[in-house]
Amino acid sequence: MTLDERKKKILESVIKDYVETAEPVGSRAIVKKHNLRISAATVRNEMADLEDMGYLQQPHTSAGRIPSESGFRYYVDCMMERENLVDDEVQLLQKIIKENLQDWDEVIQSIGNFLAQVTRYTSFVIVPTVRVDEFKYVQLVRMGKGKAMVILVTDTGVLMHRRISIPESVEQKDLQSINEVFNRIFAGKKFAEVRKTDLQYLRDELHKSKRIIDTILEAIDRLAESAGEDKVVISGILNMLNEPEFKNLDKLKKILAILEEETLLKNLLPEPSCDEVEITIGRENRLDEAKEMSIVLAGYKIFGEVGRVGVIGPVRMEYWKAAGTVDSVRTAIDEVLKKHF
Amino acid sequence: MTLDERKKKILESVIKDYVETAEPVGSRAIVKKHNLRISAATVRNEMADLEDMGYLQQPHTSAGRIPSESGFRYYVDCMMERENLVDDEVQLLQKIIKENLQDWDEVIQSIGNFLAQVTRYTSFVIVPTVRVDEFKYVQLVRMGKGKAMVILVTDTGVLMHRRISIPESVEQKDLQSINEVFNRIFAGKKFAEVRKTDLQYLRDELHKSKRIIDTILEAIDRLAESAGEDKVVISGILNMLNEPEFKNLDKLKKILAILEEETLLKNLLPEPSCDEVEITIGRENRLDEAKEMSIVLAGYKIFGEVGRVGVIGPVRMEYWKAAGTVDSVRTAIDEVLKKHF
DNA sequence: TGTTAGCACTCTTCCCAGTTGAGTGCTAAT
DNA sequence: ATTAGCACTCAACTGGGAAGAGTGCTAACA
Repeated sequence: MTLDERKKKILESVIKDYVETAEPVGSRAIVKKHNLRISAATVRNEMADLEDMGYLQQPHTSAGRIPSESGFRYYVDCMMERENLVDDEVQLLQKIIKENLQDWDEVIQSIGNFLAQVTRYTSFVIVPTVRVDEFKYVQLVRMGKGKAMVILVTDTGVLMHRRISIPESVEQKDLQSINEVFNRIFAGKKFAEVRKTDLQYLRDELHKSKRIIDTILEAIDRLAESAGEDKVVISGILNMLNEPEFKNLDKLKKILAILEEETLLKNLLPEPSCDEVEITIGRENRLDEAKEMSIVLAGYKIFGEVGRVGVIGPVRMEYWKAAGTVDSVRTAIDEVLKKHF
Repeated sequence: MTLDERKKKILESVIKDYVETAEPVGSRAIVKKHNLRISAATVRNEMADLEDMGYLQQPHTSAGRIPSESGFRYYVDCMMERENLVDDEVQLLQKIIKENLQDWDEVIQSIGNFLAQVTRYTSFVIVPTVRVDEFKYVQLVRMGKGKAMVILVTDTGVLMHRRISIPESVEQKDLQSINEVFNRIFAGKKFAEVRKTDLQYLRDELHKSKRIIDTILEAIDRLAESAGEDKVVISGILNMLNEPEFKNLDKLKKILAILEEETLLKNLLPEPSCDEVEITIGRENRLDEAKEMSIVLAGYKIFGEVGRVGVIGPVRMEYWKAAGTVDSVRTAIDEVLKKHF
């Protein structure tokens, strides 16, 4: 269904005004503010049409109109122009990323903060745990009597560690020799292969008790498994409170529940594509708890997995700004990844 | 100032009822509920006395009484009996800790969750970064052309890493030899000493370019410095929303602002003692934003530093339960630390 | 035929006054 | 010292206008 220019103009006006004020928009207000060359009565007729089409709705007879979710959807799909970051913002983003480059966690955190700050919504960045696929390096470090640490580095540069108990008699140099053998045998192998490797051979070569080798292998195994948890960073929860729709505590609770429970959030988010910004409006969301909020989401590639970044806010959202910002941020993340990994 | 038994009983009744209902407590209600053998009129007289002493206050003339902050303070200091964890809860706590033992971060997170769940307030656990003092082990791992990772292990078992750039010609075996020299020279030394060590000697021994050694040393330096950030884990923010005092969005904002900004929270918390539970009530708090909330806090020792654990909630708090729980949790943390480090 | 002015109508919001009810403080009796 | 009784206070609720924003409809107009 396509709208004529005037209807579009009116729909846009209603959306812009409503997003700004959170109040129903009247015909007079539209004519005045956007100084259209038509009368309020004409606007009223057009608005009645738009209401019939489902793009606008009236909270009650004597109120102005507000955009329906389909209205927002139409606007987003057919009319919206993304509002990209202004120069200052781009520079700020670059600066933030540069300052934290040495630590990936910091980069993520600061990008999240940036996104929340610029959009004034709540931002999230989800970093998939890069599948622990290939063994790069293992290091055993003795940490005092009877304790040691297994440090594992994967080819993707992920660092993992786990404490283990070892017989008290074992010294660092014993560990070092086990270490060397492990690295020789396993370097570059897939983890799956490590698990299948013939351990007898290993034990023979090391002349060590089954016990300690098993402990180490178990630790490695666990580390490889445990890598399943994605990292979720959320910023700007406070911004939610500024939205009048969340004056209602029940709504607020639902949202905070989602934000507090990482799995809920991950379930809620749609699969992102890696070159389009995905917008989900109100009832389009899977979760009942999220039927009153919208999500603007982009995906980014990281070591073959897909990461997600975006903002979450009320249906009455500045989609144009949010989409532009999320897109810019995604690009920035892509660049960091490309340059540094 | 000490109160006679009857006044104490009445103060306690007001506190218990008020904490439960969040409503002012009337004289009749007290007599009924706690079936005292005195009349409502007597209670009224006593309550008037308690008000003169500053322990109770009236929202308005025709309302019941609510405890003032001094009232809570008196109760906490002179009358309160801590309500410790019941068996089920203790077992749950033990189980939670055991399940996550291999990963200190997980332990902290789950202890925080437990604390929030049991008290129904918002919990925090602050883990001071153990001062990076002594060098335990360093490992250089080549991560593809021109890139490497410096992995540092301190004697306290903290693992840190940082990416560096290296000349493309450098291979893993070159790194390995640098590695060995570094470990030989530095093992067991304080970081401060590492910085002062005569580098010329190092370069001579390694026959390597100044460049790569400097890069590595710089990385180590940065790691040693950067360790200054405490880890803060907050759970159960959602619980705040159930407290009627935070229906008021402005109050809620103030609190969330504190909880969202780690430095704010750290400034707010008083220095904990390591064997007493510290209770801060309302206006006793340093920060203006926190004048309407109370904090129950305990300290624990970790590698010579002091960590903090506790809950934060409305002034109308179940101090007895909170103090008991926080204390138990502190003990549990102490035990984990003692047993495993 | 599309547009517009005019007007009656609707519905929320705000304000005001009156009512209710919980709870007090005081007084006088026990 | 304690208590019953009672007048008093004040928040919270209730209902009835009045105000105001905005609509839909009709009739006139270009």
